[in-house]
Amino acid sequence: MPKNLRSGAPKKARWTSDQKAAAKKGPKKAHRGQSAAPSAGKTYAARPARDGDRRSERPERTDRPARGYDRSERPARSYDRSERPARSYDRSERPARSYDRSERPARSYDRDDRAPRRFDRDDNRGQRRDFNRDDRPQRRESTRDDRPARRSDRSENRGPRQYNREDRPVTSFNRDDNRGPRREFDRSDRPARSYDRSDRPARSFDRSDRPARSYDRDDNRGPRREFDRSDRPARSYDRNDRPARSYDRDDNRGPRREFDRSDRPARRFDRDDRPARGFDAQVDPEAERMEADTWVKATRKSIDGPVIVEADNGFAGLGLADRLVERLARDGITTPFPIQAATIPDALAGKDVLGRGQTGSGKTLAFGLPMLSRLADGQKSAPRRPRALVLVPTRELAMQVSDALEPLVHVMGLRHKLVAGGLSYTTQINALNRGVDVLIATPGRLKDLIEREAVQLQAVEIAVLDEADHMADMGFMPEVTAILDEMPAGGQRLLFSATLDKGVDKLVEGYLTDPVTHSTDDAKASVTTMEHHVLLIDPMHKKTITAEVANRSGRTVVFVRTKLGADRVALQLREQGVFAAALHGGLNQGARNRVLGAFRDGSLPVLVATDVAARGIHVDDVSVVLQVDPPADHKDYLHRSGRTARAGDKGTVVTLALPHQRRTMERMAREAGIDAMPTKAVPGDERLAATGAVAPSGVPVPEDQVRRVLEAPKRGGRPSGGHRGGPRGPRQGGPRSYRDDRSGGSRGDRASYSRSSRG
DNA sequence: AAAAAAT
Repeated sequence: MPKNLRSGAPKKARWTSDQKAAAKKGPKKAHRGQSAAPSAGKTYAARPARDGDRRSERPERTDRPARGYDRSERPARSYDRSERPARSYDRSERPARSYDRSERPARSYDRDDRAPRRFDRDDNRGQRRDFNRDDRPQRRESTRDDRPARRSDRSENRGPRQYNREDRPVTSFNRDDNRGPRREFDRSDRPARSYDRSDRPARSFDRSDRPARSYDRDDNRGPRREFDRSDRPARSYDRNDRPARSYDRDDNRGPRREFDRSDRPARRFDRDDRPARGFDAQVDPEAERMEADTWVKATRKSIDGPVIVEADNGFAGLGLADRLVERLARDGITTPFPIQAATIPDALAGKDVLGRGQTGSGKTLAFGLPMLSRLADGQKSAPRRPRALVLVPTRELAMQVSDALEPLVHVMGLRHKLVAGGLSYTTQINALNRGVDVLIATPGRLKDLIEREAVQLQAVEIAVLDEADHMADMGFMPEVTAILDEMPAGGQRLLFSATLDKGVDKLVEGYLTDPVTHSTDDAKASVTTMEHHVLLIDPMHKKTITAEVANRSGRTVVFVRTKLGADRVALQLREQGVFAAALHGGLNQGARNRVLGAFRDGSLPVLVATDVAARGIHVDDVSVVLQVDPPADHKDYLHRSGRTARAGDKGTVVTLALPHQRRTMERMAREAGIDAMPTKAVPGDERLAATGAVAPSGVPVPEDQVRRVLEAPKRGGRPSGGHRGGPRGPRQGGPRSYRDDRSGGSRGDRASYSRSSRG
């Protein structure tokens, strides 16, 4: 039957005569269903004939021809779908639909190739209708005398109206009565899904058969970072201008670490008995070469710092996988930072490590290199079962870590995936299904994916908590412990932060075994290239001074306490002529990416952020950090100020304090280890001028500049409001990243932003 | 207060 339906048979042929007959006999199924329903105890009582039923009272009309609508000739209409043949959704019988437009003739909008339109009625419409009504039968006299008088008196002949619904059948929501059998969702009759790749053709790494790679960064990372460092003074490798190095351990390192491991239980992850993995076949030199660029630029800054170690003490001497060392060497990176030199050997040995190194000192590689080195043991992650997890507090930091590790993951023949909110679920789930060795995640989305069973952590051997003290905060702790509880006990744990303190004790007690602590610094500001000013100001000057400090030629990060504050300060700056934009968790991810991208590429000089940007985020050449609202504590002070003076650069930190905040700021400066007592300041202060600050123009930043830099690119370029006629241009598609850019939607973020900001 | 998931 499906066939004749589709082949364009006339509609009336849908029913065979057998079906008609079947439909006619017996009560409709719907009625059966109703009376059978337990709740439908009442039976359907026929409505008593109403005297007022005028139909029966009126005389038969004779002046009109009988209507040809005698319904008795047709079968009762049945809505019971079970009596009709099942509809077929089997598409296999139809020709595959083609979306390939190349198979169709080009659409023509050229009107010339159509027949001219004809306004000559005769050619296809026949005779014009005649509106002369004289030839119609006379209208009946409108005297009403020939009808019985109308009776409006209800009491006389109709009886009281019944509003008693009980005598009607109860409405049935029972599916059976008119929808037919429930659809079958039993998938057991399908072949099991196979993850066995052996039945697929061998994978080809021949790039020529792949589509050209897209380097369009717009999709979610914003424009490319500017790497022109020509404006900086040449770097000096002259060791004479530095203080002599001390090899006296006693002066700052305490007793030597104990290397006798005989008292420890054997390690769970000893892989020596497994075959070495052959990565050669999978490494694509071409791809590596192309990625080398990106990577050097992304990480060199955090690698070559002021500390130069002798060559044999470089990365090669730390015991890392050759591949990693070679990869680093190819970019001229041979010298580890102190935090890296300190933690890598222990991390490689499989120990749990607590690492504290000042901001911008290369902590990402400190945990990343040994982690990747240890994963290259011939094991392969099963689908949805990553072997390593890096947990970070913000989406931006997660992206940064993912980007920084990517080339290293690649040379090791491993796979990694970023799992964070605001990004597409499907790409993350698909990657997990293919198998991921290293998962870089924010807690919320990871927990979500665990609950959806898109990932499970039972195979995690190495877990890293970046910004560990922050992850141990009240707000994060429940999710973090829930995630750690998913992993097998005894796996390696690496906890890193610039301000690692007793806050992580609960995590250490609950999840670490015999951790080794490496502090290349105390949790105080020991970045010597950083200058601090705490300015005691009058509230009325706050706006002016903020604009003055921000109005400089270099990159400036402005920190505020709240999301609304960030929006407000950014707006006020733009009104005064300083191009600034807000970055906070209330924005959708697309906007967050665009703002940070614009700040990184230099098209946005001033970033006004909440503490979302306080930790870990690396942007080159931020020369001033301005804290319009003081930080909550000395740790936040250190992290915020750590956005400047990275990897040996110079930087200035200016903190504005209102009179009532003076004492708090004094204490905080002490705890943070900076010697900057609050001093009074007014607009025009010379300390501000020293950072390059000048009074702003007062001419608002033009709206279209703001839009050009910060607004999402228009999709397809068509005006909104739908298609207004005329041929549609080719669909532009937009950057492929739209899937990951939820900027247009009404996501929960928005709602929770307005909700939470009121409170 | 902010951050971290949105169905």
